[in-house]
Amino acid sequence: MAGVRQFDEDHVLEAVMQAFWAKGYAETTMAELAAVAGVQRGSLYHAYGDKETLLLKALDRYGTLYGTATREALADPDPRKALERFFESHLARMAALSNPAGCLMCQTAMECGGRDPVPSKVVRKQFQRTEAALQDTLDRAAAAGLLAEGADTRALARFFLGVSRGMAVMHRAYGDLRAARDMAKTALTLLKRPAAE
Amino acid sequence: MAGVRQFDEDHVLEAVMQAFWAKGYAETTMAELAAVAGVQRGSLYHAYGDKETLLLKALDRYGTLYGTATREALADPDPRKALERFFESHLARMAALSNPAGCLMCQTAMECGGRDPVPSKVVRKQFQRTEAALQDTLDRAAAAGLLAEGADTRALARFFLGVSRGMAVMHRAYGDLRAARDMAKTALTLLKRPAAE
DNA sequence: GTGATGTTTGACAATCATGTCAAACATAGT
DNA sequence: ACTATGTTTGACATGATTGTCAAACATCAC
Repeated sequence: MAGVRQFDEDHVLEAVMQAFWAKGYAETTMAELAAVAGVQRGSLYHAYGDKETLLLKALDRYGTLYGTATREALADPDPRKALERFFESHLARMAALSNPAGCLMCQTAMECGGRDPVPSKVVRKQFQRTEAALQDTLDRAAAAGLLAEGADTRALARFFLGVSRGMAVMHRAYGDLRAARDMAKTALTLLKRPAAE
Repeated sequence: MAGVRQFDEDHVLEAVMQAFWAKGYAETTMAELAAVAGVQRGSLYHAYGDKETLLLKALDRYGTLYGTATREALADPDPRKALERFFESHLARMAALSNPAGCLMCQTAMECGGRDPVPSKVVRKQFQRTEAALQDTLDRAAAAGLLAEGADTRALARFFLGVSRGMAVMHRAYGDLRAARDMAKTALTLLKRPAAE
């Protein structure tokens, strides 16, 4: 086949992801996306169809880049360390100066939650995957005696997920990581000290 | 003076607030605002100037309606009860079927955080006021022996605020309150049982 | 009633955004 | 080289949105 794509898709999708992340879906225009991606507007339409598809691509990329790292952190064999690394993975993403503040998933959840079911569903799926990974880790933590007797690991998984979501809001609202760090540190105090007993 | 306003400002601002809350700032048009408010578009422009001013009015109303209730809950003389009521005030707002899911402040923080400094500052101020009220309550909790020795009440205040923010994200993303309830319940386990000692 | 005052109304201008398209183009395979 | 194939490009059509304005209007004070 001839007639070959001139742009680097990875570069384009990175730029698109960053743009949506920085300004939100509605406020980002196709013209801006084309500009930051360094391609013509028509090329984006030709390659991806419409703006919403581009958001889905951006969400996909975001999930691959960051969601995967987060769930890998949770797979650490030491459950305490896994949860520490869970929060660290979020903090590292937010601390990167080249990234916009907050979290694209959270922003999309808020922006599209009451309106656009397609991206909302993608975000929900992503949240649920992380929730499941968290519950797995917490089950291991329970087995290791890090949790109170009879702890509800499902509820705790939702809690840890929700805390990470709150961290993103605080980062975006305050523009710094202090509150987010405090949240992570505090959430981890729910684990029993290993020296106990 | 003659030439008197024909519409009920309270009714209009309530409708505007709900509309921004449901769909976000960018996706809500002046035409929609006028429609739900039951007034002419021109009347909104005449009375408020522009769309952003209307958002500020909506944020103000939201803060008065809900932020105040939240901080009143925190003023409960019993610090444990105060924190329980803090979360209940959020849950009650989210449980109201006539309200959109989530939280207007959080959504505005996410949507305008990287872009529009004026509403962002309003949201930050509101967060900081609640954070201060939380710290007050937590200082009382520390005095009552509900916290671990030498607990950082500033960090804890940010934590509780952030958890409430995460609850809003989870509500908006999942469309139900289960995760939010789990988060509130779990956060409260940070307080020592009073029977201890 | 009458006049002064501020409000409502619908039309208007200007801008901007999305999505489409045909023509020009670049590349791979023969 | 030539051709088939898919891409890029800029122009275009369409519709939506913001904000403005002058004229019609309603109300209060006298």
